[in-house]
Amino acid sequence: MALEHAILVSLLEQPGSGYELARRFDRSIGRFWTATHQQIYRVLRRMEADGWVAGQEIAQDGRPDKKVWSGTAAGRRALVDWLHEPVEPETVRHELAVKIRAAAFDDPSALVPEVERHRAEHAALLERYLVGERRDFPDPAALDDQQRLQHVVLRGGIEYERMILAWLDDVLATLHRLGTPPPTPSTPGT
Amino acid sequence: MALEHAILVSLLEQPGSGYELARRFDRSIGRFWTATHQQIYRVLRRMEADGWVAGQEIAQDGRPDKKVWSGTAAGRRALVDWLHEPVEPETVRHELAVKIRAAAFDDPSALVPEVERHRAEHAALLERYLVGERRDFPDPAALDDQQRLQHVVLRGGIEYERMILAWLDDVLATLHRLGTPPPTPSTPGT
DNA sequence: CGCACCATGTAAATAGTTACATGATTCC
DNA sequence: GGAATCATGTAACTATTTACATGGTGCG
Repeated sequence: MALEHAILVSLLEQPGSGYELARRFDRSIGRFWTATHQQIYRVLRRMEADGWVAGQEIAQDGRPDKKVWSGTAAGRRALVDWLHEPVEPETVRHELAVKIRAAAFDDPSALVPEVERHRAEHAALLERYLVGERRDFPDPAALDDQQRLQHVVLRGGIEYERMILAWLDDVLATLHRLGTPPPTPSTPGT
Repeated sequence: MALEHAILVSLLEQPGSGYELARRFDRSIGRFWTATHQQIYRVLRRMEADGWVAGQEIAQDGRPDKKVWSGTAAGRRALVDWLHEPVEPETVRHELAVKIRAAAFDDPSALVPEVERHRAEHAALLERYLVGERRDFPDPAALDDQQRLQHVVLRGGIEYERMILAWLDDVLATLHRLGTPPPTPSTPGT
């Protein structure tokens, strides 16, 4: 399981509260591992019991108290152990692809707005990645190892979004082309 | 949830037993939605209770009896209803990306064999997709609507694998480049 | 006042994985 | 004889999602 490890990476890079972690999972880390705050709080307590993280209560005025978590030495050892275990290539879950094949059992053009909506969301995400890349990695020659690794993961996200956009264009073109030449020969020449 | 719907698509395209479904989920459907046979059998019984699928016992000699499932008209209606509901763009879960960022907290070169292993698996998968494409869609101009939709989903899988391969090459190049110019200035000029 | 943001949680339900079980046939 | 394939399942566990709950601050 990688949620523990994703949290460890995030906390070792930068300590933070459960809430802050949840926001990071909505942004950078969430590119390759998602989690809601409910899950994060629960896992954080388990990790505390295992000694992987340690929390410190911070009183704030004007805002609720928060608990800032850090990765411990034991947490780092657990992360390194995990790093040496093989993981299986990800199991893909792509609901839109299920829908595209399902469209054969309905009017496929009904799917066009849905695909266009996904296209717009992916285009917006790509734009956010590119803005983040210019902000965080303006000079690729001046990065330390940690930043180079962060950058190569971000490049993966960027290339993924570019690929998806091109594919969604292919899907739209395919949907528009349906119902023409060979399919269901029900209306012959007049 | 899409497992029910993925099963419906598969059964509407071609009826089959739970076992056969599980094998399809290891192959074609599994490109974009994975499921184990345990899950499939459980969901199949729920779908039967909902009237979405109907099973027929087939006695076989030399082999165990099997139950061949088909999608019903009600199942097809449920699929079409789902088609008209919006789905959210997929939540990506990419464990290897977590590992790549985690590599900053260990010797990053230890990750090279793992990345190479993933690269080899993705290359093999791409090869299988391309073989399947030549076999199932030799003449793209002669396809009916259902096949065109299957083909565009397969093209998505192909482009995904190509993108991943290019990215893993980028990751390997990045890993090899680590520890050079700017990082951790601990050993100055002699 | 209502909404958004900060901050942390509980409870319940659903989904998914892992381990185990059974039993026949075919291939090496 | 042992392994792989066909075929179907139960049980236990773990992970994830969804809904609900609380309460303060700052903004328009």
